[in-house]
Amino acid sequence: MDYNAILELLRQKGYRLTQARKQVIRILTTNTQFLGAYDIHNLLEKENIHIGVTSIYRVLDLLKKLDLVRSEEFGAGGERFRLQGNEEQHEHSHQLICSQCGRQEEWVGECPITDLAEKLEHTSGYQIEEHWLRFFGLCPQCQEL
Amino acid sequence: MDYNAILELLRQKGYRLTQARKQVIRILTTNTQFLGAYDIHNLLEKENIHIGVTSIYRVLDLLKKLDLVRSEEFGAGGERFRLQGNEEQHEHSHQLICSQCGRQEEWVGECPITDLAEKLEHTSGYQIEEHWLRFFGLCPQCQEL
DNA sequence: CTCCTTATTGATACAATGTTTCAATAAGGA
DNA sequence: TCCTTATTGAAACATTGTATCAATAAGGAG
Ligand SMILES: [Mn+2]
Ligand SMILES: [Mn+2]
Ligand SMILES: [Zn+2]
Ligand SMILES: [Zn+2]
Repeated sequence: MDYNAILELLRQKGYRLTQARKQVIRILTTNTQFLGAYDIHNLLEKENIHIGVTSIYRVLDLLKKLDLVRSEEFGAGGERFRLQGNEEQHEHSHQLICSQCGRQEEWVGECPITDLAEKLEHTSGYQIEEHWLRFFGLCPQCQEL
Repeated sequence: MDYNAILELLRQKGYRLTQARKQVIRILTTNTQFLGAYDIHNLLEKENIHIGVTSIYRVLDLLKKLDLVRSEEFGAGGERFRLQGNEEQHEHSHQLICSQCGRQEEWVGECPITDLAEKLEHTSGYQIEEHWLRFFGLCPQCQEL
């Protein structure tokens, strides 16, 4: 879903097409990485566009409610947001994170736990929607030090 | 490893057995859940024991460096710490988190991805130390609403 | 195009977690 | 008991996030 489609959807739902909404959506459509609210704020400030942090949070909350963005929260630094459809390959994350230098790689590959998720649904009673799989360890560079 | 064993280990390594260290270690030995630095601070304040937050962080960093505590960081609220040996079954986390109400359950069971981790070590070059596996979905209660 | 209503904004104040600095303190060996 | 210095903790600050409320601007009505 691109910039104009999202604006149109908001308009249809009766939301006003304000500067705050348009600018935050623009940033999200042009960045495929996860961004924190303050990251978005900083990017806008660099363009000399001033949108209050409070409003940025409100736009992100709205987009989340409408299922247009998904958020992740791991490590320090708070919640980070990414537009639905901007994930590289998988909806869920398979990550490789260096415990020394913090380098992060999105590990792309066959999801190895689809079966497990299904099994767990039966034993736990949870209706499972997604999962995260994250590996932590020393990246090749950090092993040499 | 219990309270006295940890103190003895610190003493052997040349660390002074200070009030801050003894009190934080005491709290960690008597609580098997993950605790944040401020949680520990609050528990101590309730007992009218005043240890600066800075010192609590320093004790936790030290214990982490010595591999006596392990920390987790997910959801809001920052890093949380737990004594090694206080995990119910597994060293690493397998969690079930309700995307509606936030309920979290530590899912205990055979780790299904030990093989995968080993395979990934070869293909990625990372020296993998641990992993997280987290499932998100609706808990039984939230499904009824 | 202008006016009006009100949804939306953003400044401000506040909260929670975390780090840096540095003078004061206390641990523990002499 | 004294001395050295490892350790502490108050204070100032940084980052992420939320509550409040007066001011503003979006967009429909006329
Ligand atoms: Mn950030
Ligand atoms: Mn807490
Ligand atoms: Zn690394
Ligand atoms: Zn639930």
